[in-house]
Amino acid sequence: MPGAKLDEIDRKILAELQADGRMTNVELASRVGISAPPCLRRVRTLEEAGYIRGYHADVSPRELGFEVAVFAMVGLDNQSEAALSAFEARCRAWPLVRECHMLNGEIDFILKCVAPDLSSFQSFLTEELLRADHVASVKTSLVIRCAKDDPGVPFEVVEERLG
Amino acid sequence: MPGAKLDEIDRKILAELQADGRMTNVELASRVGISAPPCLRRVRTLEEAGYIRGYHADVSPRELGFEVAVFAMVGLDNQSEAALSAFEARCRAWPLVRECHMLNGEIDFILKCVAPDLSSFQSFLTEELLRADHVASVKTSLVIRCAKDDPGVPFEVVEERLG
DNA sequence: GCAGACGCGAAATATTATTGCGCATGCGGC
DNA sequence: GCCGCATGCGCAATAATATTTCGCGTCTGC
Repeated sequence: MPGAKLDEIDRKILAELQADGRMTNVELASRVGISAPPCLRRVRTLEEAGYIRGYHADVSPRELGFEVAVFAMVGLDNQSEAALSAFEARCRAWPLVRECHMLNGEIDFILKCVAPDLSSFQSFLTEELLRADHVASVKTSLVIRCAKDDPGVPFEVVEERLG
Repeated sequence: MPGAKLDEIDRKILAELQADGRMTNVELASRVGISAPPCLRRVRTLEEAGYIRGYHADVSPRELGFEVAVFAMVGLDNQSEAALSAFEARCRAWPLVRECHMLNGEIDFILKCVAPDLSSFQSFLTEELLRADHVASVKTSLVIRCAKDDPGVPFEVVEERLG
C-alpha cells in the first residue's frame, strides 16, 4: 500500500502544507515538532516522491468574472480508445473545462466547466462541445450553490487506517 | 463586473501564483516585470480583496492510499431549504466527500468522493449516504481515469474578455 | 558488542521578505 | 497653463527565513 513509508510527522507535514501552502519552514517545523533542517529535508523528499505534486494559489473564479459553474455529462457515440483519447485531448484544450473525468456506466465523461455567464456557456455548449467529434449526448446541470469544494486529502481517514 | 479593477500586472501575478504558489516574491516580481516591494504589496492587496483565497499544497490522494474516486448524484425527498441545508451540513462532515454542489434539474446534488478502495466506498454509500435524512436516490459512477483536474482559473479567457 | 546507516539539532551563510523613503507620473482645481 | 495631490514605482537598509555543513546520539543487524 502506498503511504506505508510515511511516519506520523510526514503525514502532519502533508496536512499542514495542504492547509497552508505558504507556511514558512520554521513555522511548519515547530508545528510538527521537529527542527527546521530535518523538516525541510522531509518536505523535499515528499515532493520528490510525488506525495506533493505542487503548490497553487487558490484564485477565486467569481472575483475574476466567472459567475457560473456547470456540470456536463457527456456520452460518446463509441467507446473505442481512439474516440476516448480524442475527446480527452479536446477537453484539455478547452479553457472553460476545468475538470474531465471518464466514468463507468451510462455516462462516458463528466466535465466541470466555468463561464463568465450563462450565454457564454451556451455558446461553448452549442458551438464547441456539441459539435466535437464522437459526442452523442450532453446533459448539463447548473451549479446553484457549492456546499463544499475540495478541502484536500482527508487525513483523518489516513490516520484511522494506519492507526 | 468584478475583475475590472485589476491591471495586467495583477492578472499576471494571479496566473503565476496559481501555477506555482510557493514562488518567491523576487522571482514573481521579475516575471511580472516590476521590483519586489510593489509586487509584494500587490500580492497582499489581492489576498485581502479575496482574489487569492489561500495557498495549498496539492497532495496526491493516490499516493496516500485513496485508489478510487466516485461521483454520486443525489436526489432528496424534498427541496425545502431545511432539507437542503441539512444535507449540505452532512456532506461537510463526511471526510470522504471532497466536493458537494447543489444543481438544478433532476439531480439535487453532485458529490465527488474519494475512498481507499471500492469496499470502503460501498460501506460509506450504504451505511452513511443512503441512510442520511431526506436522501431519496443515489446514482454513483466510478472514475475510470482523469483527463484534466482543475488547472485553475483560465486566465486566457480573462485576457480575451478584457482585451 | 560493534560498525554502519539514519535522523536529529546547532551554528554559519546565503537568500528572501519587509519596511521606510524619495521620485516620477497623471489627474483635478484654480 | 500651472500647481498641489494622490498613486505607484524603485532603491537601500534591516529583519526574517531558507539552506548548507557539521557533529552527535540512536537504532539495527551482524
